[in-house]
Amino acid sequence: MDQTKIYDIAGTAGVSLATVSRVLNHPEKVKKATRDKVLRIIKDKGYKPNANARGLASRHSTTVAVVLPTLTRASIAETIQGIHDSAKKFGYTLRLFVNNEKEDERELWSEVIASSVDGILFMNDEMSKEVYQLIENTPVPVVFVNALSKNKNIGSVSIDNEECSYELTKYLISKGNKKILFVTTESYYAINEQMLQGYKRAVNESGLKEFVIQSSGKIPVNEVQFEKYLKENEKPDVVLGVRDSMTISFMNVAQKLGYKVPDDIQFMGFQNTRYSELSYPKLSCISRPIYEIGNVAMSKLTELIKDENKTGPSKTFLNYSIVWRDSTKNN
Amino acid sequence: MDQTKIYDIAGTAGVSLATVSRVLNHPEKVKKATRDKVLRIIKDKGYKPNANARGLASRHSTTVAVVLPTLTRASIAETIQGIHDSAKKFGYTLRLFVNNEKEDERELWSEVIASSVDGILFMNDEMSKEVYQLIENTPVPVVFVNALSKNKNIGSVSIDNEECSYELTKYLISKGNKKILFVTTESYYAINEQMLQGYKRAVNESGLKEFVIQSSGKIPVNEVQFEKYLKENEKPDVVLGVRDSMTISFMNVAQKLGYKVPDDIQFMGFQNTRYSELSYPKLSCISRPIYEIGNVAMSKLTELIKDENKTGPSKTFLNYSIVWRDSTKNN
DNA sequence: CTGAAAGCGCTTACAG
DNA sequence: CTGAAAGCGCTTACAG
Repeated sequence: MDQTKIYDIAGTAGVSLATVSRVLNHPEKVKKATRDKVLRIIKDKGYKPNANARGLASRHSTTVAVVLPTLTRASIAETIQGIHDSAKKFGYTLRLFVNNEKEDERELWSEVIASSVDGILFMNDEMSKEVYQLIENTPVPVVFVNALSKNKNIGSVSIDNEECSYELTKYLISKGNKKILFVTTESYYAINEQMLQGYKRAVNESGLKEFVIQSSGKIPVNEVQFEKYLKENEKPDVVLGVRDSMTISFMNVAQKLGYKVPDDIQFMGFQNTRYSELSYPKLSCISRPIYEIGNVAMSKLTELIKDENKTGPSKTFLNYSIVWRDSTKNN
Repeated sequence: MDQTKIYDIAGTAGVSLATVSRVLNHPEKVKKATRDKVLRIIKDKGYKPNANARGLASRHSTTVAVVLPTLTRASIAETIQGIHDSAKKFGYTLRLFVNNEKEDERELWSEVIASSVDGILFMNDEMSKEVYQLIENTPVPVVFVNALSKNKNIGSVSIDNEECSYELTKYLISKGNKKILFVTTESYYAINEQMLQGYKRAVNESGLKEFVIQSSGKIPVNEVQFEKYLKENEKPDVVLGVRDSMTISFMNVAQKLGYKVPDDIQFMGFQNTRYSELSYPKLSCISRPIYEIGNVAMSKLTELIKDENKTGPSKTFLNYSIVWRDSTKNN
């Protein structure tokens, strides 16, 4: 019933533990004959090295921490799937840290460090200064995933949010749309802020007015706000929302009030989550490659982990395109 | 830059490591004065015991494994959030194992065991016989989450799927609906099977005909299938779907073909994910408490972990209700 | 290419 | 209530 130990393998193979350990970690250092023999026995017995012991002895655990604000957002779940698939390929296991209560960022971070992971994938976008210091002094590599670090020394993987928002807004303006409403989040996220900047740049260049509202993460709250907005303001030509869930929620409210989509109002998202395929009509989106972003971030992290003479980390921008679906007239 | 060790704490506190270890693990065995002193120093230095060393020495890691088929389904992500919040309360950390490729179930399971977790939360519903054996012989407690084990010796947390499906179908029949179409998954899941059975029982009792179709997990594939169905068959009065995403997708196809929802066709889901609040119209649902299910499963697991004289595990059924929204006429 | 030995950072009987 | 010591299951210089 007890798990097989490395001793057992060594015993039945007639070699020392060191050799067994070597076939696992540095197979090239072991003669093929012995290696094969040991490997066969390992397989027979279904031996798996104890992760704690291995981690303790080698100082690397082949596990990485994923720090995120919540799992209930589709974009985050899909990104983690991307992280996972890449992690699996490289032999890493994932440890989850959810930071939903803002108070204990510091506490959480200590936990992350103490868990002796080899690297950290960070999906929370915004942290207090204090925590930024902790991140900076962290003994293992950190990569920001679909998020931005204020700190130049920390790598990140995302799309060029400012640019994509700018381009999209420009394009919509070129199609004759005048009132473009930008819906962002109440809480500050650097990437949302960048999209907002891109939008503003485009609108200002064209001499149009800015229209921006900030919304909660809660659908029922948003609905009230959106309904109020539509009743008290001139209708927008296009609504641009940083989160698909918010955008779709807005679209539904508009339809309930009798507006036709896309004829009266058009809607566009920036995430391209599964939501966008399930809305009615389907949501046109910037096709932010959220799965890919997770995937690439994890590969990047493994490189940083392996790279002894750490080449300074960098911002990686992934390509995006636009998926025209049924919530816009432009397809 | 190096992490503080237990030695450092012991050193500056003027006590032995054993004492430091005790204030962490068995504080009642240490005199209050020394305890307070040690605690203060721990706090000052921000000391966190190394998780690997602790796990290796104590044989419990205060981490549990969560085994799941994919993260991209909203129901799963929301359940994990529930698991997480409960885990945090009890001081457990989560390790993620995603089993999307069916081939290596066995391999995955070995990994789970080798990772020396204290317990396992299992969200994959269906496994091969071989893996069931492995699960049975597992050295740590296992709980099935929103899934069912064929094996009586493994605990589970869910709702009474057969019953809820039966009751719902009965109710819909009592409202005069004749053709009720049940949409389930192509791949076998025990809980979906149970919902199907409940549906069948209700329909047969009432002398009505069964209408069942099986669908893929992929939205574009489903759309083709649903469109074909609606074109070639008499329209159903109600569509019941085991997965919200499938149900909503069906609803969208129906609307595109010109059917009015809920006037021509009604739709109901069994999951009550976020999707159901973002669809247009909003999806009426069995309010399966997916967050709660995760939460309770985790508490149950901690009990099993702590309970020395393991009281045999059991099926826990959580309550459900029905949320009437806009995709049905019955609210 | 292989083995003996030290050590990773903790916990826990065992004495006192 | 506290300390000295063994041990958890591995890995990795160090010899040979």
